[in-house]
Amino acid sequence: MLISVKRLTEIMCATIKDVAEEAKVSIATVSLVVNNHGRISQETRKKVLKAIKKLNYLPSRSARRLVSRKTGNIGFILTEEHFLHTEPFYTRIFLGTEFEARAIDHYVLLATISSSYKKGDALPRFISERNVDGIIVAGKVPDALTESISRYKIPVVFIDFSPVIGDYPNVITDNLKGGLLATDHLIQNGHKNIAFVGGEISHPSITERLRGYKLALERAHLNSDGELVMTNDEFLSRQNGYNSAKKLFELQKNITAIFAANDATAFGVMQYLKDNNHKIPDDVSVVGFDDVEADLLIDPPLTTVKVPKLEMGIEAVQLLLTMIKSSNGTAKKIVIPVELKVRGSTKSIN
Amino acid sequence: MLISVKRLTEIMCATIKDVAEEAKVSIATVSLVVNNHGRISQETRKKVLKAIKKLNYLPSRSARRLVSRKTGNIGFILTEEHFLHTEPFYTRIFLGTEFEARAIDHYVLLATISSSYKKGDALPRFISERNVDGIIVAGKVPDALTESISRYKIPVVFIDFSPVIGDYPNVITDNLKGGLLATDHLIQNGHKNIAFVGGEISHPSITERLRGYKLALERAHLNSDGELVMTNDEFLSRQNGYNSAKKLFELQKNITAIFAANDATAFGVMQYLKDNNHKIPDDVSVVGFDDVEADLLIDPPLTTVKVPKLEMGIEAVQLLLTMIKSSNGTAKKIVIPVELKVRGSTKSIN
DNA sequence: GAAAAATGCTTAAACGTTTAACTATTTTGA
DNA sequence: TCAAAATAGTTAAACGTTTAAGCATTTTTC
Repeated sequence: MLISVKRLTEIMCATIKDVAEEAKVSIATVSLVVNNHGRISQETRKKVLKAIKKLNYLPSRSARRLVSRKTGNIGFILTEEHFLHTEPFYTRIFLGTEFEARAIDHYVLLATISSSYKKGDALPRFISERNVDGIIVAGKVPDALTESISRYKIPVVFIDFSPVIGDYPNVITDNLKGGLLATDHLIQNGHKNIAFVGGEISHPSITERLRGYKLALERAHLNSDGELVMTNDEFLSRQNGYNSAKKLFELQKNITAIFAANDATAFGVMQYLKDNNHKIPDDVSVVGFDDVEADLLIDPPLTTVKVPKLEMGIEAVQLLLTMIKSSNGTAKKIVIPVELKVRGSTKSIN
Repeated sequence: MLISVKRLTEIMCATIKDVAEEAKVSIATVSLVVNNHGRISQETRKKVLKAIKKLNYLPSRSARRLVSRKTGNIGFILTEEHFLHTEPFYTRIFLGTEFEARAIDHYVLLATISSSYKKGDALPRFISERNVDGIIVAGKVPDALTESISRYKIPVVFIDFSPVIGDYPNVITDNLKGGLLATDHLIQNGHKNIAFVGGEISHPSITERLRGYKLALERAHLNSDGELVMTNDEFLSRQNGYNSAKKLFELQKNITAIFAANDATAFGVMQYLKDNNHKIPDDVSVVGFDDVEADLLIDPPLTTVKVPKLEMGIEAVQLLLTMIKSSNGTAKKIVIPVELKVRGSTKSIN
């Protein structure tokens, strides 16, 4: 009589069948133990767990997916520009999603798309191949992308962005509050001529930050008619901040404080100020937004509105998971609170 | 008589069975057509392809993987520090792997590990769960990680790093050549007191760059005994470059050119020079290494050694794939050529 | 003390592919 | 002319799980 014995080398993985044999139970029992389903006696459970440990068993993802019709993957979409962005903003958000995905035993598939995505362009493969259970879109993306994605009936959560058309679940920062905090801080420090500098003005987040700025000025009965507002719709970059500051100072000389729409812009503004012999914060105070921690050699350290980036990623994954589970279409929105980090770039002039 | 008809909604995916029914062939035939195997007549092939198109069929990855015992995934490991790094160096390499992986119909799973990984720490999940067919490790990682990974018999390719112990396949830049190019450029421009500034000196790539620097000096019969070499083993950062430049200039006043071990370091050096009223390139020329294209507002633009980052990622994936296919253990090494990009930060003093 | 309910485990089908082995037909070769 | 070879397709097992349904036991209920 010939018995075929499967030799388990270190390279091969033990299967549920091996565990069942080892524990002398059926494979169904093993499955029930592994998934904490069904009614299994303490005794049997122990036997099975022991066998699992002995054989170093791990369930096969492929097999699980095949039967559960879930992939266990989450797609993360980012424009290439944002991914390669100098300041680690979206990369930190990604790290947050990675972190939370691990906790719920999922994988995050990262895909970048062109910032100039237009109708008909190829979507990330994981969508057409249905290799994800849900999608996270971080940062501003073209409407065409949103439209293309929504044709596939896959749950989507947006982070730090909300498409203008349609109603989607998203996780955003409290931009209005941030704008208020930043501007109030400057007002409380005696500043009266406070400028706003920013790009991507069509981005809802930036609009909100500007709204916070204006609201704070109004409340303080300061001039808020916008003559100190220097905006455009270009990418929020250092270069952009530099150029905007230049324009601003060529028009207005008596500015004592600047609220920049984000840190990158603020760094550009600071560079302009340094190059033109305005001392920070003695001559001009600068406030940013985002709080991108990095080796940027910024002097003085920037007062800014801290955005909890990791947390945003975590929240997005949690939100997405409930959507995947319930296939609930209600567009829940999560607003993450912000806080002001006062550092060396602002100063009281009272 | 009751016929159960599977209704294909837009949400459900057509399976190979649906295609087979539509084309009135067996599912094996469909599989053979899809995979270009076997002997199938033109006629049948056409029928099948038509049905595939009509039903918008895409093979299920889960099912494929289950039977092929391959995951179709590639793991990409990076230290958290490198991932969040200001200059988009490793992120660009990642993009290269993503690009090539797409071409060979694979997915890249990104995982970050702590820079202080030590024996016993958890490896990225995709390893223990065997959710990848091969692994790419980018940048310098602790030896403990290399050791832990190699216990799993999974193909590994290193990018921009080569573990000291063991013999692994890798893709590296021609660092020696780069060091030579950079230093020769300065020598040809009449510089005699050329300093080398860099961190991570235990990193083989940096050692090679330094070797290139020394070799070039020797060839030109210039002093190469190392008194103008300022190195440490800390992370290559702006801050590091700034501090090193400071130390250097406190000791030596007549330096006219600096070769920095990478661009980040060079930016730090430039910042120090600016802060201390050394004009670039009039007083001091600066050369970097890497060529990280980004919105960094660097003035003047940095002369540097260009490293083809995307290409490195591409090469690594190709190398990894041949290893996966052949399970060939020979540690192939690929050296990517570099070129000097002359920009505004260097000047002839002849 | 018998019917009903609870407990503990097993059987077997299903998920969607790939592929070795097989069958049936047509073509080739001497 | 007929065996051998080539061609074109099919059958069925296998991959490793999950889970509904089923089947013995044992316990509860009245």
